[in-house]
Amino acid sequence: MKYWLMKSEPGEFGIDDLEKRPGGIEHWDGVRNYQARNMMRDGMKRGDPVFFYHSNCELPGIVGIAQIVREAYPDHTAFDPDHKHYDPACKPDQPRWCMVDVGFVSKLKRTISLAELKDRPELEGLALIRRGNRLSIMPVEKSQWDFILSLE
DNA sequence: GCCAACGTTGGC
DNA sequence: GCCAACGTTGGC
Repeated sequence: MKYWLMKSEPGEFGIDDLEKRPGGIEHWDGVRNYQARNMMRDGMKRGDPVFFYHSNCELPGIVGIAQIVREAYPDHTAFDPDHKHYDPACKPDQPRWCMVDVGFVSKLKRTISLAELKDRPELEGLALIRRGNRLSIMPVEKSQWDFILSLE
């Protein structure tokens, strides 16, 4: 089992939005970065736990837990010219982008802020706080996962 | 709103 | 294959 962190802007789609979806499940479309795609496609397995991270907001940080409920399949929004995530170079017979379905698990009692994560020597290797990291999907070590949860 | 840090694109 | 220009991410 692998552990993950996925970023989302709460103004677009936050942890509360996920919780309100039917069954607490939503597809995670719009990933347009190859590194992130590869992790989604090759790494994510059903049942993998995910930290839900709020970015680009008042208090960036980890706000909840989700899990992978469906493994990678083609991201259809790439084919839709009217969609925000449309990729004109992408044809349905050769899907370039994929998505997974994530399911709501729980909200943390409080936001574990980015500042707090940066402050912890135990999390030195965490991809999230490596300089210049802009990946929307990244792996989390089990030891890091456990430590972060212990901060709650 | 600013800006650093990337990733992508396209001319050559 | 190089690299400048451009677009995006995301903290602050």
